[in-house]
Amino acid sequence: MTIPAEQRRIAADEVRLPPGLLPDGRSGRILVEALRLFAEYGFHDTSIRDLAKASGIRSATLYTHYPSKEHVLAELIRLGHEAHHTALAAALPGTAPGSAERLAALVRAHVLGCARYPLLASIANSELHALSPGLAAPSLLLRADSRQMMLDTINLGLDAGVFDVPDPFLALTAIAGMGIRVANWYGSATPYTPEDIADSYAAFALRLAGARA
Amino acid sequence: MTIPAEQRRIAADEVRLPPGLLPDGRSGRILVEALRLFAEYGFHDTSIRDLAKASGIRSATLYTHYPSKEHVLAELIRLGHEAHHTALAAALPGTAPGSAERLAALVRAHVLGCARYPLLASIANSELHALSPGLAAPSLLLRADSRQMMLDTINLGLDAGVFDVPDPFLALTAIAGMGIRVANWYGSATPYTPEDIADSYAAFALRLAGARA
DNA sequence: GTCTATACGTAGATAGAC
DNA sequence: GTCTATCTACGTATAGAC
Repeated sequence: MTIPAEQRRIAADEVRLPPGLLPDGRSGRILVEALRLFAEYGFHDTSIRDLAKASGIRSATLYTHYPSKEHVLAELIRLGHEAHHTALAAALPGTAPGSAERLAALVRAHVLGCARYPLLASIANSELHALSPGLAAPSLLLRADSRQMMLDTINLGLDAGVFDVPDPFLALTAIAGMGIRVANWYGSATPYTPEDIADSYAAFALRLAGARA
Repeated sequence: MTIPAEQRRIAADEVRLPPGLLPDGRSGRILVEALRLFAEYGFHDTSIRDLAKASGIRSATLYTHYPSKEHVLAELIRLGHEAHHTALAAALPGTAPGSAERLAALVRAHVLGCARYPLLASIANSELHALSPGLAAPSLLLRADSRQMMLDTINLGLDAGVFDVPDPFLALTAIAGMGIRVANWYGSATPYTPEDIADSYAAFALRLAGARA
């Protein structure tokens, strides 16, 4: 039932969510419990009955709130992508396109989200394959746009001469990838705040991109 | 049945494995098919019947080769961790402890494995939670040792003054994390060879660690 | 080693009363 | 909205013949 710490997909042990992201009442409660169970055991190893029990209802009642188990997952993944995209977009104002400051702000927002809301980030990044194409589509659009924001920032910085990398796409994958993994290892046992990690990783990203010192 | 490209957990579309890693005959064939199915759909969404059909046998026959579906996964994950650990250990000779060359060699080995054998790397890193503790134990030992190799390298490099980072653990998570993600995005559609990526990421790691230029 | 046949539990989802 | 009861399909695994 309980997975040993070293084998868990995520180290975090509390469900945290962006304020106001979820609906009130039972529908919201179901999403919270689904987030916890899907992140820990995976979508396919969590049954409707598991989810209902954790939510304090019977399995049949779940269907008055969501048409299927897949729709519950889809809603969580969509909300996760939206929160992520919103955070990145909010990081742009106040920074010049293609500046080192803009890249630092984007990385900080990316990593902060992964550290503050690791369950949400983990599900959004690891369970998308379980959705039918129609339910995955909104998240894919947001994901493509978030990615483009970061790639544009790297490319414009290269044009402006503030960065120095042989291949901008590889820099993107490295910077984005190290941030995504934070959702897996960050937990209450670590001595860092999410802000600590976001700042450190932003500095790493600037070094990696060869930003002028 | 088939997952759209943008939703797949891994971009690779061919099963590649270190030469000689798997047994010959039917037992090996089962592992190859399990690798493909588990990596694509996940352990819990692949049934014994799916696996048997892909292997060219009936589901009952599978039990003459492995005692359970979980044992098939355990074997794959163990082999993956062994291949990874062996590759890291083989990178050490010829480099001085704590040197920038050693970190570069370790990162190159790490990333090369993730790019050459993405299915194996992906499963080893994302399905460990599905194993009972007894079956996961051998892999956990190898994982801890691999991690320590990299952490020692960073710490000794700091002592020697060849690196410059405020927090070695955060550098470790960033360097290891960006490499692990390569298994997810690298595929035949990208214009890079695994060696290209390994070299680029090794350079990124040195920059990130503040290696003297 | 491989098969056919099957046991037995649990999965997702629905019917209809309250 | 929530329940009890239930449908039907599929899950892992086993029995026993060849």
